[in-house]
Formats: sequence, structure tokens, C-alpha cells
Amino acid sequence: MSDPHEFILQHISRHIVLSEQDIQFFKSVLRHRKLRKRQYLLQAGDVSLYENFVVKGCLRAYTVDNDGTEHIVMFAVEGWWVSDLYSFLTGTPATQNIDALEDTEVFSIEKKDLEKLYQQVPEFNRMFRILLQNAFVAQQQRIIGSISQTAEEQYHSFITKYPTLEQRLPQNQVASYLGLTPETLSRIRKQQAKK
Amino acid sequence: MSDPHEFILQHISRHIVLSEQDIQFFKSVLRHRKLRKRQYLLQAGDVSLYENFVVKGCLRAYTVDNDGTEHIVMFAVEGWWVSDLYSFLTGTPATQNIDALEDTEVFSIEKKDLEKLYQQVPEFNRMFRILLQNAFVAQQQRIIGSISQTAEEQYHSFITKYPTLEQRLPQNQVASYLGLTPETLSRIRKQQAKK
DNA sequence: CGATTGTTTGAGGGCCATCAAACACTGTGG
DNA sequence: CCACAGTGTTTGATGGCCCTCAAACAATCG
Repeated sequence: MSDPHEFILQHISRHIVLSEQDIQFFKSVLRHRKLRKRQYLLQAGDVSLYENFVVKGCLRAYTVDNDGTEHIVMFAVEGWWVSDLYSFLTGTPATQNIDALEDTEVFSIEKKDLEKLYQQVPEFNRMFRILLQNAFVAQQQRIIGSISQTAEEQYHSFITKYPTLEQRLPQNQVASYLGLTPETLSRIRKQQAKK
Repeated sequence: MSDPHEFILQHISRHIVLSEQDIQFFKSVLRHRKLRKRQYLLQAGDVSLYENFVVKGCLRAYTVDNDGTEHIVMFAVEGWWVSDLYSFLTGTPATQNIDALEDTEVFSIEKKDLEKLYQQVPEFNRMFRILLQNAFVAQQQRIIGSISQTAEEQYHSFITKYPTLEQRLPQNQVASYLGLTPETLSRIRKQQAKK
């Protein structure tokens, strides 16, 4: 189980069953990479050439607005896939940055290889369809929260939904994800501590 | 082209190629329905049993919070698919309502039939994967907007991205989609008219 | 035409951002 | 091991954006 391939294969086997041959082909398109904390996996302006699976550690995808403020699009911990999907699909420069919040290991699949994979092992269409369905639902709930809940309610939803993430992230990163300033989140936590 | 089947088949042919046999099977699982303006396609509390494709008209999916305020999750016009996906996938009661903003025609596919379709015509996995990718990207951009932009900027983005939708919707529905009160949107429009 | 729904305008207030500064924690080099 | 820089958190004062409440106005529909 020290082989990182075991981890990703186990994850995939939750959704689809692969032949030994398929497994070999899949492994052949994976590129294993290690990132130091603070290291970029993708910088805005570059084209997102890979779909990435996190084996260990934690990444964040974020945009930077005109004021220089960072806004976190998503976190990706063990078992999550991440890329700037728009850039990946269209080949246009990425608007998102992706970097490591911890020392992190990923598997990267190049776009051409992923397309080959879809052709040779059509079951992957099914798997990514399902993963996207789940991600879509999660995003919808985040949108509903952001347009209907107060900052405090959103924070409460976040820690309820991702209790382990909350513990592992700096507070200011959570604030950025929720669309709050670090000061505001600090005050919210102070409020909640009273109860 | 007065046959609504033509419209959905044309849409699908953008992504996948079907044999005559596949087409017949696909048509056999479609249920054509007409909705009057204000009619529900789905009510919160019921289970979302169908994935729906809009042939004509306009639907909205929305949640209602504790205050009784409606928050629009998405609009669906001609060519869009809509359901409460979480309810559809899990079989749990829907948290979203879906109703018609105009007289509307849809095709509905029952969950069991959709699963059969995935098995018998695996290409549909590919198509829905691609549609979900696009929807995922659009949602991500909406999230970034909602946590990083002012109300005015969000409104501007909306009318730029969906110029035809803007014209066809009541203003208060756009406000609800953006997470604003109708009053605020009215004032924003007044501001913009000055320029 | 009246009833209902949608839009506008105004006054006032609350939530959260901004700006500023002190404090706490982490890691690195002397 | 301590000093110090860099990063993250807390606290306070102030202000702006947007909500709430209220009422008039406009548009749509039966």
C-alpha cells in the first residue's frame, strides 16, 4: 500500500471495474509528481494541460481579483480531482492558480492521454460522469448557501460538511473560500465560542 | 421540425452519433409534457424522478429558505437539462422546486430508463459527462462571482453572459438568481442608466 | 375594470469590509 | 538557543453596501 498507484486504483474501483490490461494502460498515462508546500501546480496564464488526482496532501485552486485578493474556488485533498477545467477543456490560459497548502503528491494525466483513455476504456466516461454529478451537486449547494445564508451560517455549514478539512486548513484560507475577510471569520468564531 | 423530437435529437447529435436503433430506443424513453406558466414540474418534498430537457419555454429551479424567500438555483431554457440532481441521484426528497416561468414543453426521462440508456447506449455517458463538465465550469464562475464581485458587477456579468435570458425574465427573478433583493437590483439598473 | 404581480423610490439600519495595530505562531539563520 | 522575519490571528474604530420596511406606481391578466 506504499505504492501510490494502489490508492488511485482503489478509488477508481469504487465506480468501475477494470481488466488487468485496462489497469496497465491507465497506469501508463499517470505521471506521479511531488509538490512542496507553497509550490504551484498551475499558474494563471498557463494552459491547464493536466487533470490531477491528489494522492496525499492538500491543494487549493484560487483566482486573484483586481485588488490582488485571492478567492478560493476549491480545495482538493486525498482522493479529489482538480484542474482549471475551463482551461483544460478549451486550451485557453488558466484564470485559476493551483498550489499546495501542504507537501503534496498527485497523479497527473495529460489531456491527450485522457482522451485516449476515454476511447480505449469507455467506462471512464461513466466514472467521470458520476464524479461530475457529485461535484455539480456540491457546487449547487455552495451557490445556494452563498446567496441565501449569512456569513455565520455559511461557516457553520462548512465545518459541518467538511469537519476534517476545517481542522487542517489555516483559518484565512477558509475565510477566502467562504468569501469573507479573515477578520470577519475571526469575529464569527469568537461569537460561536460564547455558546 | 414541428415534431419536438427533432429538436432534442438535433441537440444530442452535437455530441454523439446514434444508430437508427439507438434513436428509436431513446425516443421510447422520452415522455413529452406541457406545462402552463406557473405550473410545477417538481415540488420540494417530492422525489425528483425525472431528468428533464426543455424543448420550449423557460423553467426555474429554486429553494425557499426559512424566511420564505426564494433563491433561484438555475434557469433552464430551450436545450437545457434540469432536475433536482441530488434528489434524482439519491432518491431523497427534493429541496428544490422547479416551475415554469412561461408555457413550457419538456421531455422527461425516468431514472430507470436513463440507467437503461446508459447501459444500452454507452455513448450517453460521454454526452452527459461533457454536458456536466460545461455546467460545472459555469457554476464555478458563478461561485467566483458571488464571493468576489459587488452586486453591480455580478449583474453586469449576468447580462453579458446571458443577454437573451435577461430580456425574457422578470427583473425580480434575475435579482433572486443573483442573491439580491428586487429593490437593490432596481437601484443598480437606475445607476447604470445614468452612464 | 379591479385584482394581482412586478417595479420604483425613500428612510433607516445591520452586516461585513476596510484600515490599523497589537499579538501569536512558525521556521530559519546567526 | 535566541533573534528576527514572515505568516496568521485577534481586536477595535469607522464606513459603505445592501437589506428591511413602507408606500406609491406600473404592468399584466382574468
